[in-house]
Amino acid sequence: MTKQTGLDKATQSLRESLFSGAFHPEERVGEHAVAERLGVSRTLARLAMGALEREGLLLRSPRRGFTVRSFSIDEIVGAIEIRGELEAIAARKLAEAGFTEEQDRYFAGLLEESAAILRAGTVTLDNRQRWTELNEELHSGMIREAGVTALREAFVQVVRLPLVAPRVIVFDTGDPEYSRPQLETAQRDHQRILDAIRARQGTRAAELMRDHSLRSGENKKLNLKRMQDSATLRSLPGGPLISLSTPEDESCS
Amino acid sequence: MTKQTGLDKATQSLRESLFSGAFHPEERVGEHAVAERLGVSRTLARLAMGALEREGLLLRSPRRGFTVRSFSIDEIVGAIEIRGELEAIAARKLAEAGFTEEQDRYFAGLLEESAAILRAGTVTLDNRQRWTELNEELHSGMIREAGVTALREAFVQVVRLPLVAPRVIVFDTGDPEYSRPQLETAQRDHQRILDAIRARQGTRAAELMRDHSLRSGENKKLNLKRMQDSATLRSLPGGPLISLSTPEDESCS
DNA sequence: AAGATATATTTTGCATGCAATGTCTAAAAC
DNA sequence: GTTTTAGACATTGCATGCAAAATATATCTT
Repeated sequence: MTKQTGLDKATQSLRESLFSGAFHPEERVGEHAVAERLGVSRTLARLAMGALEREGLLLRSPRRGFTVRSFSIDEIVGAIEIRGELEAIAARKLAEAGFTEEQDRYFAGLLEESAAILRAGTVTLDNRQRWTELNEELHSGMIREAGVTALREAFVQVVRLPLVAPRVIVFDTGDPEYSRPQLETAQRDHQRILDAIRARQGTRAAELMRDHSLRSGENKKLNLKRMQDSATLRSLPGGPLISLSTPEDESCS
Repeated sequence: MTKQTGLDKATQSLRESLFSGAFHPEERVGEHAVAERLGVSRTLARLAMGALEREGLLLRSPRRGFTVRSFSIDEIVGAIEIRGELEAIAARKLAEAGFTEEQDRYFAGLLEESAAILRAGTVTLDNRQRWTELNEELHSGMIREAGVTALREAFVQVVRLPLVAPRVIVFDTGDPEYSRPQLETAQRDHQRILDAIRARQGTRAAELMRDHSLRSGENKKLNLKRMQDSATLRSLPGGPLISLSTPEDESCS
């Protein structure tokens, strides 16, 4: 556990503020306002803002401060697509290199636990929560285990955008059991991808991964479109923009 | 032209210092040293260091300052590969969407000018310089025109690593005419890629792009390995690490 | 003499303050 | 009534300074 400095906490705090929609998109966000909100000095606020600028959450105009960046649904869908492509690359590399025993056990373990959840009977909120965590583990685990630094870095860059992380799954309805088909499809996808990797079929693994991501991206897109007018996602005057909102708000992350 | 603030200049300046090897890899680099070297206050130095941390050029240990990150040849080769993959994605997207007239003219213009250089007779240093600029334009132009924000962002993230940018081409020798075959191969590749895009052959365009990048990556790798012991790339005690060095040093950027 | 502890020095982390630039407001000119 | 311009106000950009943490140095104990 690496020690946290004040900046890290401030940055995290500001990020959450942005995701939760505390500032409106396109709105100018001043050091003073941020400092006050976070209860820190302007310097720290400025540092945090600089960090979030580099994350792509804030836009900076020199001498004119920062504005919060807004994302169109297309941008988010595009980002999800790119995430899928990156994961496809990871799958191919893993297939080409072949699993180590440790990797094989690791991924098998993830898959087994998530399968167990679906076998266990009714899908509860907690179950589903755990399932999405395992999903996140699997996806980012493949990126990590591919062993290419640049791939990891590109991935975290893309995944920083709101709603893009694999942990964020937009489900149809409140009743968890209704999401069973969605989960079972994903589960099958995962199984096939791992099988392809084990069979050292790089291209096939990549294709499967791409398809898998594309499909879950389409899911998100549909649900997002449906939710665009709802209270959680504020639509903006003058465009198909949505404000940032925290994953917890509009999904079962 | 967006106005430059002091931070931008400081960051740029520090980046160049790092690339030119002013600080040794793994070395702790203190605010004071940086501030003095850049001739700015410690605050500004700290801000610049924060920016370069986000770029992946510096590593930060909380409460213990920054160290300069070093890159292994494998990391750089890996990054070049990922860059190629991203460009392949761009090619596919462009093929799927089809060129607009403007895009068609733009890319045709780039290709024509670089072809003209090769037709013109002897390859001079200036010629080659111009050619690499056009190469950069073509590669990053495809990323840009693909119209996917996340793709652009992933690209700039990857391309920030030393030696990874398409502008950096490692040539065999000092005599520019000797690099003609390398350039002509690349030129043919570019032509084929654009043709595939025009023919709306997405998968083919992507394959060609990948191959093209892979090949030029291999080129870089060979030349890098050869140069690893030379004065421009300092090898490090204890590993196959190379220090950062400015593109201008070891290539004809 | 080697290790441990205490002290001194360096370095980071952060807040405050001031000058420069940008933005807003209001009055004046047309 | 619209546009221009001058001044007040707010905000950013950056340097300095101080407290806390970390590192180096010296002293003490065994």
